[in-house]
Amino acid sequence: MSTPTSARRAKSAPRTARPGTAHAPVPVDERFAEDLKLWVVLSRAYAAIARRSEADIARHELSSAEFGILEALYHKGPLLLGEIQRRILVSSGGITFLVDRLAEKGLVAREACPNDRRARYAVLTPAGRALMKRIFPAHAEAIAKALGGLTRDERRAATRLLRTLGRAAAEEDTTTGTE
Amino acid sequence: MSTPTSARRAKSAPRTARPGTAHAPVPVDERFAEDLKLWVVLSRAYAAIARRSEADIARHELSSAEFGILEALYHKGPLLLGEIQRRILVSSGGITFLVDRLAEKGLVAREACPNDRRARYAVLTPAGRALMKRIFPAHAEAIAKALGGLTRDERRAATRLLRTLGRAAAEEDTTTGTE
DNA sequence: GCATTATATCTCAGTACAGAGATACTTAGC
DNA sequence: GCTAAGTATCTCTGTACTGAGATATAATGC
Repeated sequence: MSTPTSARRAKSAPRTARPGTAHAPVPVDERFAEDLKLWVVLSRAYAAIARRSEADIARHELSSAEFGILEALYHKGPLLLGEIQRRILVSSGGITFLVDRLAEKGLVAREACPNDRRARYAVLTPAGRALMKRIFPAHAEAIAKALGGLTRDERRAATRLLRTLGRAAAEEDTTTGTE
Repeated sequence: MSTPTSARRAKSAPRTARPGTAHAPVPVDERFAEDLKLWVVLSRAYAAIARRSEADIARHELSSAEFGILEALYHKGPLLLGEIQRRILVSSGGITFLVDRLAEKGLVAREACPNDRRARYAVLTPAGRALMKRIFPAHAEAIAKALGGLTRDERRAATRLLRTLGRAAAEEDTTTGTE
């Protein structure tokens, strides 16, 4: 998952002798410390919530990516494979693989697009729709509980900040030149 | 990566006829909408920054997990494999694999722990230390740039909120009973 | 000392993807 | 109609992991 380091202090004082002094640590440059800290706490918050979310989803024998597809179809209706791909951020090979597997499970079906014979819709089967109707509310509650460390106002503030942050970071990196 | 859905509206209006009305979308339950939105923007912000971070790291033929190990050793000095494992959140098999590969590249070495013959330290080799000295500042700047969508005050506010959020979510889920 | 339990690392099989290229179709220009 | 370029999906190979179990050592209680 690629979590940046240097958070969470060790629980137990090391009773183990460290290797010789040739390996002394280099302190983190003050100029970057605050920004790196934000990146660390962002990663750790994401990892902690994702872990909870995945644990909930795994109870139904689904991966997070599979659940993401089902949720998109449940809340948005039929979507082209490419639309789903952009929405849940998987590769082109990934979307084919995932829809194949959901189709094997009988939860999703492909339908031809009448206007473009290259394209395919993914649609929920009745079984897929029934599954989501059954499991989605509990999943939403699991997420709500995982976010329970913040008050309602704090959650709103966090949403605003993260939306701004994410939008800016998703922009194409045009600043490769000077500055 | 498991990004939750239902963000980012489609760029182009669909010129494609949707499949029949049997697949009508189900609106998101109002009770959960705000919390799910926070989870979506958190995931997207994380994904966007991680993407930038990985792009920077990949220039040096390193994965994010490898870089995480190097950074931990650079800033903290020698660490037991288990300490690194908890810090960067990989599995026990993963840490063995990653340290093996960094050792093959000549960046890291294992050293015996004098007090516990089960345990091993990972330490930076001179080459590993020189590499980090060379590439870490540019990496820190890449992260800082990726976070540039927020002002300094906003970044501080976000750090505080995410730290609180992450800590609460990382707690063991004790609320499986009532409530 | 000896058995029991805990801990640190390693081994190995399995999995979920990513990403490059192939295929099939559409669109635009001539 | 024909060609060229663009796009949607699929195929296939490769990779970075995860997680269960194995091995070696340590700590604890008797």
